[in-house]
Amino acid sequence: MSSTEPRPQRADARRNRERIVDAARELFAECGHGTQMDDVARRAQVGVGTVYRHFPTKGALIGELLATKFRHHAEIARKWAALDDGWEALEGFLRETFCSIAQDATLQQRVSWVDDSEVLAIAEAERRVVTGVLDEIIRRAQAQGTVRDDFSVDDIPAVMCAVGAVMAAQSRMPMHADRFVQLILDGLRRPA
Amino acid sequence: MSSTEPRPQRADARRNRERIVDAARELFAECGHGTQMDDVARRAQVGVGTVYRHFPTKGALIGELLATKFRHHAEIARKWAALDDGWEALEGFLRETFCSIAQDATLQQRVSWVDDSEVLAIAEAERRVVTGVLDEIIRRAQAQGTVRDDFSVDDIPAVMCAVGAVMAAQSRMPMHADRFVQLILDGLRRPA
Amino acid sequence: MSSTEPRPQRADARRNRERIVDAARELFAECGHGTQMDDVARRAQVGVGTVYRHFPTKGALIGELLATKFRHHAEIARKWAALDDGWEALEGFLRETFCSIAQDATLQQRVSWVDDSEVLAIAEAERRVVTGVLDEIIRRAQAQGTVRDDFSVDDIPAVMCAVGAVMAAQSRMPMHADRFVQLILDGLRRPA
Amino acid sequence: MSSTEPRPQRADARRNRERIVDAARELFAECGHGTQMDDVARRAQVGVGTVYRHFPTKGALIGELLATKFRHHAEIARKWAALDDGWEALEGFLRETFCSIAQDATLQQRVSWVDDSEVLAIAEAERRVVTGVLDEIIRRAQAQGTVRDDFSVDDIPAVMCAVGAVMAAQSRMPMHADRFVQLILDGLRRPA
DNA sequence: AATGAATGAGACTTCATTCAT
DNA sequence: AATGAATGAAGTCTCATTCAT
Repeated sequence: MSSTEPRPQRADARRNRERIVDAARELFAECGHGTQMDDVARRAQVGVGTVYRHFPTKGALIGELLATKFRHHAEIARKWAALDDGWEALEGFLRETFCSIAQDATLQQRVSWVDDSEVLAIAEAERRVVTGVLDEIIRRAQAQGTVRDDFSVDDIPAVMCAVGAVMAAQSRMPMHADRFVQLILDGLRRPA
Repeated sequence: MSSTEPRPQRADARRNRERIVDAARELFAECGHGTQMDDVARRAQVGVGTVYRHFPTKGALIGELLATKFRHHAEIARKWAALDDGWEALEGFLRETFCSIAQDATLQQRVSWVDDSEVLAIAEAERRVVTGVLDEIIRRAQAQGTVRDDFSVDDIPAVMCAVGAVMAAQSRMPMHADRFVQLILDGLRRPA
Repeated sequence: MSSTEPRPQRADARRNRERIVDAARELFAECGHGTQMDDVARRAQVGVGTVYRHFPTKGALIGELLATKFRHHAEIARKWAALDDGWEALEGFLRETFCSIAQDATLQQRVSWVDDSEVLAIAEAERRVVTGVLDEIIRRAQAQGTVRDDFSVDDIPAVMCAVGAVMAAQSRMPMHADRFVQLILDGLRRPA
Repeated sequence: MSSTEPRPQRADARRNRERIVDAARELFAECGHGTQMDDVARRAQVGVGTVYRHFPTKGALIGELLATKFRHHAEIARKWAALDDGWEALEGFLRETFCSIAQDATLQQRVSWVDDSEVLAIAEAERRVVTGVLDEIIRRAQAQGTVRDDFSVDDIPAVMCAVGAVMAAQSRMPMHADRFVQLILDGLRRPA
């Protein structure tokens, strides 16, 4: 009753929430855009109602997935930002990030959907965090003369988006994601 | 097998078919993956049945859209292939192609869908044509020393796919497609 | 222009009509209730429009099929009616008729459909002809003491209907149409 | 596999299921093969989704209807099997069964449809139960010399099928189902 | 008279979301 | 707070029938 404990039994609820998010991520990776709320609930061993208690909407759930992803990317960015060499920081961040994207590329695709303002809005805040850290890295690298000048953080989403799309299609087309990544990285370098 | 004209088809039937394809392309550009068969029919001022007479399946319609796109790209490729300079040919092709993709990027995204083997299969033949012409261009440019050696036609779908994703997201995120295109192009160049 | 020739080019039309009826019969035998008007037209090597010129309705076409069948049965009946022995006439008629039913049992099933008054109405006239001939046969057989007295022509449709159903199901269930026929025949006999 | 109760199911869920089955049976009796899922839902005062929650397919619903019917027939068979006199048991079973068929003959017709393997497969298990009990009855009656020797359980489906067709057509044609039943029964008797 | 393209009501089925238990 | 049954709008596709050529 008192405000000392904001919510009783929060442990259960929190664990459920995590299971839901995990289940959703797995399913999106496996089934792509075909993932349904019932599937998520089943995989999380939870009723659909519970899913909706935590996320009022399918979009909200996907948004959370994206947000989680961005939080992860922010961690990665902070880790690499510790390096003095701006280029190494950027390359390190991108390579690691790309690996992470490869695991659930379908999700990343969502970023380029036409009717998904809801999803994007939810994850917007966390996206900004990544952006913030990267901005510093990129500027530093440019100051060090290793990254081309006509590049900016604002282009990062495009790069992510592009890599996500390529990763998602990887199973379907005879292409080599690694080479594509290298191509992007080489493109980023300041021409000698 | 022997007739020069596959199907004589009535004049108005052919016109209807074109209207359907046009309507579908427009709607895909406007509504993205939310486009429905009824909408296509309405926009084409035709009954749904007519749409289904021409395309037995939604996938078949989308496949035709892709095929048309690829045919267009093949034309573009052939045009630029006339240039002696391999790099100019490649850059010309890519820039023009990217503009074309920008008009209906959602379609291009379809290429990276998980459960769309039908669509892809339909457009496969036309895709191969583009590939054929480009293969020659790329090899020539490599012989001339202007394109990096670890690049091949097999990477083209990835590039298209990437650009498509970026274009589709353009309206939604503060990114600069032009700069992204430049980045890709610079990445393709043989390092000095 | 003169009335000497009621309809010019009737030969073509009549041949078409026959082809349509034949095609319809074949398809009903092969595809059962799944038979569609377009299929009939294709098999008859005719446009759907032509089918509809001859039969204003699908029901009308099926009705004609039934009518044809009944005309055939009437012939059979007349042939056997020539025998003096009523029982032999009845048995002969039934056995031959049953064989004929076996060829397109699905059609016969139509007789027991709920919403098919149209079809039945069309074939009613020809059905009456069969009935007429059979009535005489049955009465004669009863007078000769070989057919049970509580049987009448009015029961013939039931018998046909029953045999039709059994024939139609034959492919689907482990049953023995022959034995069923024998059972019916034995049931018809006047008990000693 | 080990639980005695397959699914505890909420009380109202089970009630809904029953209402759906009842509604379906009624509608099949009234509208025959024209019965649609939406109608069933409306009659059961339930959303279509609920119908599909209980029966994944229209075929599954019809299959259940058949299965229910067969379960009923099995009960009837067991009841009459208690009689010592094989013939009385058989006749009793058939007469009662025929009455039951009369109530929803359209359903019985389904047994002779060409493209309905799904429906049949679902009800197959329950059909076998009926068959088992009847086999015993028929053999007993044959041992007692009251049923013709060239008859076996394998012929029962044919008999059912035949009677079903006749019942379904009853309203439509001037025939006398009772007399037809008698005819069948007399046909079954061993000739003196 | 023939053709076959066009039509569109209507069939089955799905799935995000709500709500009684 | 959790459950999962219920909901029903919406989506894809079919097919008897009409109508322009």
